[in-house]
Amino acid sequence: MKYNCLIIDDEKVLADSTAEYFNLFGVNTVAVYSAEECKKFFKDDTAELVLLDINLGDGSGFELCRQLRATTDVPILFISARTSDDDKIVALNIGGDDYVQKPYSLGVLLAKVKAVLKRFGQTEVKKYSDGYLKVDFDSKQVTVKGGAVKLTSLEFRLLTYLIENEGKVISKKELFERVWEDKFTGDGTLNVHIRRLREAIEINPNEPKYIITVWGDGYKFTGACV
Amino acid sequence: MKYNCLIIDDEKVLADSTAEYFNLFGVNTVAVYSAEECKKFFKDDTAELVLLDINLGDGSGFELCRQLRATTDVPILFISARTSDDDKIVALNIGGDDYVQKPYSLGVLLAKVKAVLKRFGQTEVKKYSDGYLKVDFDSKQVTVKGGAVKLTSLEFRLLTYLIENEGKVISKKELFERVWEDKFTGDGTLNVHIRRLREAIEINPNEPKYIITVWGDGYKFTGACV
DNA sequence: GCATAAAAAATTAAGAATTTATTAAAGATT
DNA sequence: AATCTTTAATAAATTCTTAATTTTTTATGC
Repeated sequence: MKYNCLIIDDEKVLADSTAEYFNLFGVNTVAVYSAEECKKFFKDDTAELVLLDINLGDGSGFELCRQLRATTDVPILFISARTSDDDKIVALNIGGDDYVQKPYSLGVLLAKVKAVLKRFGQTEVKKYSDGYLKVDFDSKQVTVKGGAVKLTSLEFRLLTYLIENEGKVISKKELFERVWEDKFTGDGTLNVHIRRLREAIEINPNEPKYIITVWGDGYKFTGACV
Repeated sequence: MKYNCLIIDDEKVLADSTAEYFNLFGVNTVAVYSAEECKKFFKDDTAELVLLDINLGDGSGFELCRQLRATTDVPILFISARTSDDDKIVALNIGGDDYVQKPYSLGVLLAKVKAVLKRFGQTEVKKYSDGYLKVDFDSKQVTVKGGAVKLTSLEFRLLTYLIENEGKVISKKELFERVWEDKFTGDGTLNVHIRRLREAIEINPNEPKYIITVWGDGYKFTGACV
């Protein structure tokens, strides 16, 4: 399921009341209380915006942000009671989009969240589609010639990353960083997954038109091939 | 001209020093001191990001924001000494993207500005192009007279390095350092690759116009040869 | 200037090396 | 138990380098 907003804060009461307030005003929000829960959340669900506390019970919000950034481009707003300028600068440098000081006004925070949603909601591409292949990134559904195709979650992430960078050559290194989240498992693994993806979506897997091998460099997705 | 950032603030000293600070750190910035000047600015120039003070000598920043929003989608960050939550909410509701409290820390503001630029900054497409030869460095695609040309990854790296140093003579030593990453494999190897590149991209490989031999020194790429 | 020698670069084809594809099966996860 | 991911071994394809030869350029002496 796709939420508007995910809040990650180990202060449960605050997180819950903020979520409740947001939901009341039409921003579909869910709150979790640890980095662990956050990662679990992103396994099946997505959010258009993340509110992230820097101090988490099970780790630093900075570290979590870095990990999220490996796989998603979702806007991340840091929340923290820390007042140091250094913290703010670090937060923005590692990929955070904004920094909100605790204690915050619910009204101001909501306005800010809505502003971000307004801007990012529209630009976000949620689907790939041509006459032959359709990929819905929200529902994670892939269709070939109108028929549903079943992809594993890894295959779907791989395809998603390639489509997001349509036309651009992506190195194996980058794929391992972004799709496997730095867990390098050997080139053979990648070969196998590329093969399966091709079997799933290509008209003729032996003559791929979508997922092109760029010898010595990597792979690239070439869209609108039909 | 396209600037990274436009600052509108009637406190001239603050606006100027902020602009100076930004320019120092690579954010190409210009400061103006009134709504009038701002409108004049947008007649000929553009900016990727606007920092807008709410209190302007000749009018409200809110009003200016509304007017700007009529014609442009540029991210607008409000700056103000006002602390009221209502102001912040209004600012965000009328199309502002963020609200920065005065007095601000230059370091934090710069980090925030850079974060916004990173996200919204037009991602420039890296390409070489003249009437005859086109090279797209993202898709690693090379076109000659409109027809796709196939280069190996080493050939492409070699061509890229030469084009990056267009007009400059590159020694063989440098080529081995940069393209072969210090793995010296003998001058013959380089000869062969230059030959193949020429066969791929030159109108007449025996009379190269792009990849010029500089006797005793190396090679150079001469662009716009058509 | 011109012939000649020496050095640098170009050409060519072949095989060595590297990269990717394919398949099946073992290992993990849910 | 069923599904997904990784490993491993082999095959296939592509690319890179080598080396032998030829051509071009520069330098030298007459």
